[in-house]
Amino acid sequence: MNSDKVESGLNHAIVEFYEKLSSWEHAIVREQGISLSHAHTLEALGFHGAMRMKELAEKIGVTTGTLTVQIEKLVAAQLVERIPNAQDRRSILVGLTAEGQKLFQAHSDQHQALTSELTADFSEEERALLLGFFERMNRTF
Amino acid sequence: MNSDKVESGLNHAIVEFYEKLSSWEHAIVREQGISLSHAHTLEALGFHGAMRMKELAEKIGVTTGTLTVQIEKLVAAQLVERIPNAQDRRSILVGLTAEGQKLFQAHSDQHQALTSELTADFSEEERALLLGFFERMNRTF
DNA sequence: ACAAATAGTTTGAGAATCAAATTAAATTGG
DNA sequence: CCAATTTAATTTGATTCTCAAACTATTTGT
Repeated sequence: MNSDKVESGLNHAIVEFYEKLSSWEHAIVREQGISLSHAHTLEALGFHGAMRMKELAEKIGVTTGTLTVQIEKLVAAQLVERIPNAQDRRSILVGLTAEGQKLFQAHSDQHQALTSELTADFSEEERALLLGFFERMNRTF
Repeated sequence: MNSDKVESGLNHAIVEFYEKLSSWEHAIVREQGISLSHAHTLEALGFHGAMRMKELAEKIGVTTGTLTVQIEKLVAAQLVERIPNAQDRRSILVGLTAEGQKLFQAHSDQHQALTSELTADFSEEERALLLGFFERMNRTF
């Protein structure tokens, strides 16, 4: 296969992969009776740990105003807590509560199951190779 | 590295990849003054071609009621057209107009640029290998 | 110490989404 | 062949999400 074909095929495959992951996430999340945006927030917090409102808003792609409202609901649902930031009293940290962690872990397990399924027919070597590729791409992003 | 570590590392890397792609998409789309859900719809139509309302709704993860409203707007914006389906007059096909195609192409080009950037330091061989991995995963999905 | 910048919240309006009811067409079972 | 059922899409009303802009509190820079 020539170079251009691989390049555009790769793009196509990545878009398709992304689209399928999106659909999967959508369906999974709905099952748990939680909105996609809330799930996204919990996932970011579980994945990266507690962070400031502004960082989080940027990470999930909403304004801080939107995030304030969202966090309000997640706090009410006891999934998230606000942690005062002594260093800079303008800002606060938001992080998962124990219950939020549990929910995140359950979701994470489903992700793990999906990953295993997707790479079920991969050899150990292939899996390691793929991991390396993803890590390089993630670093470049 | 042992097998479990690769397995969970891979999961982690995939989630991170997905998250970063999401953020990227969010930012790119906003620049074009179009909502994320509309972009998602246009992307599905551009990627897979015209399809029935129900298929499309399922693909993008919304109810058909929501989709009807959304398509209404995209039709008004001249990006999408409704195509009667002679085979089954209950259903209709929706597809991109020429202008919709143009917008999709522009977006697609940005995706291509991103893909190129992400794999800039990959050798031809690595790129081909990665393509094969994605294709296998997409098939399993 | 004052002005400017930054973090977060509040608010009001508009957009997106859903579930349920509705319409229209196709399919199925008798 | 026809009535009943199923399927595809639309409409509607309520709810939720999101944004931009105004606002408060705190920090930073000069």
